[in-house]
Amino acid sequence: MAPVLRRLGRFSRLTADEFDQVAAQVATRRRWRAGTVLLAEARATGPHFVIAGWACSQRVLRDGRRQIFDFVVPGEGFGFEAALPGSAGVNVLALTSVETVEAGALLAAVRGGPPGGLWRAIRALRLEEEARRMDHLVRLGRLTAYERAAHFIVEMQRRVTVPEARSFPMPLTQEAMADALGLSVVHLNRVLRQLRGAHVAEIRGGVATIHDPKALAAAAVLAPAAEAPSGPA
Amino acid sequence: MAPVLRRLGRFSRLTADEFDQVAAQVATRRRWRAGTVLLAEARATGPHFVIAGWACSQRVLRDGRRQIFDFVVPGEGFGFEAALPGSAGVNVLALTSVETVEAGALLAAVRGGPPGGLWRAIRALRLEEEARRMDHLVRLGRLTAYERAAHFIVEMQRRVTVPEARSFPMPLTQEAMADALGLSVVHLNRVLRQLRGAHVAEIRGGVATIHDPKALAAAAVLAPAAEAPSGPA
DNA sequence: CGGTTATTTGAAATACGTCAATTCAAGTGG
DNA sequence: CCACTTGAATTGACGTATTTCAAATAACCG
Repeated sequence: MAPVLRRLGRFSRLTADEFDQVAAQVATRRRWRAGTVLLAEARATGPHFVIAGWACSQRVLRDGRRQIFDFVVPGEGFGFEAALPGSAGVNVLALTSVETVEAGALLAAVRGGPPGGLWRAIRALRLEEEARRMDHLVRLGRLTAYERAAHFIVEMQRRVTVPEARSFPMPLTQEAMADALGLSVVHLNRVLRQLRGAHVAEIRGGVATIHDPKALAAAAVLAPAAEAPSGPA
Repeated sequence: MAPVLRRLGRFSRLTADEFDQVAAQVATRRRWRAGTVLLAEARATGPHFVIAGWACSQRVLRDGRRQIFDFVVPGEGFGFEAALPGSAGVNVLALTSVETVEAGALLAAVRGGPPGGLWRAIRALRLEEEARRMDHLVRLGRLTAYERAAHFIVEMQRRVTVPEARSFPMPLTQEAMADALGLSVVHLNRVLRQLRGAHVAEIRGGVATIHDPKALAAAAVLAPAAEAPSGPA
């Protein structure tokens, strides 16, 4: 449960009770193999946290084209907004082998009780997801391929590492990244080579490494979606 | 208030009380001229319904590039999710002269009371917006310019007309459409000419006309975001 | 080790963007 | 009613980013 507690702890300090409450969910741990559809219209799995492995939410068109909406990294969850995945052809797919725990009990507890630290943390997690989606729209609509790749790496650094580390796991195939960034695999590959050649950043063997943070940030154009502001509800 | 009542009425039948409650908001009517920023970090206008004119939510980059996230047509609203516009550089801009009424009182009433017809309608409006955003991501990431334009026209038909009409108002400049669809104005113009030349659809003098619904739907690839499914909360 | 899947590279096609100019539409003031 | 202006739509020519096709490694896995 460590990844979940770390991720939630970014937004809000949890009380000891809340901490235990989250940790207790480890009893619902489940393992899925890569390629499994975790959530779809037919398969109405409830809300889950991912504690190991990577997943994505996506839509596949009839002709095979695919758009990845977002990735789910350890500590993050899916299926929180009752309406979205499942409907509108959106589904959640395990990209690596994945371990999850159920989040339904926590969500219910948080909804019933008074707004506490856990409430704020879960809310912030969802707001961050929303903000990320806005970034994603700008990325797809207005950034060049090079800028998209740079921005993507910066975004992932913020999500996966805390505090920010130069090197972090990135177990995605180039095909998955390309389908997220709206590019062809071939072109993404070339763009990654450019980033590598310029000693800005590289992705190799499931690990991303940032060599030149300043240059990378400059290429990313946008500041990546930060933690959502903690304004009133 | 007619546009708002029509739009809400698509999702759920309102009681006479609810109907009056919505209609009463006409007292808060306000007029804005084209180009006004209705919502931003600095200007914290509350939630509003638009009863006349068109607006958009957007983000402008330092170098002038712009991405439009969504349009707001009469009957729809903005500023509902307390967190988003305002933060993350998102703002809401009046594209034509616009008339609004306040939605804060309605939202508060709906939140306090039991889930009624109005509650469902407002919720559905927001879910539809979410679903539309997913479509938008696919459009930007995976559709060609021709497909994007076709899909956009179909989407607007569903939003603006009820029941579906062949002809409907579309007071957007090609620049605004291009900034929504992630295209240059020049290229959008050419694509619209293609659609016109093929007798599929055309946009002229602030009015969109669909000549060949079947061909247009085929070109759109995606079925446009329908009313969100009315599943449980 | 053999078989499969992912990455990488080259060459050619194409979709889309930029630049620059022209036309068109809609005022506005004389 | 007619210049004159202004902003939007349209078009041509050209450059470039990105895709597609095809093939060759390279990494992974049982």
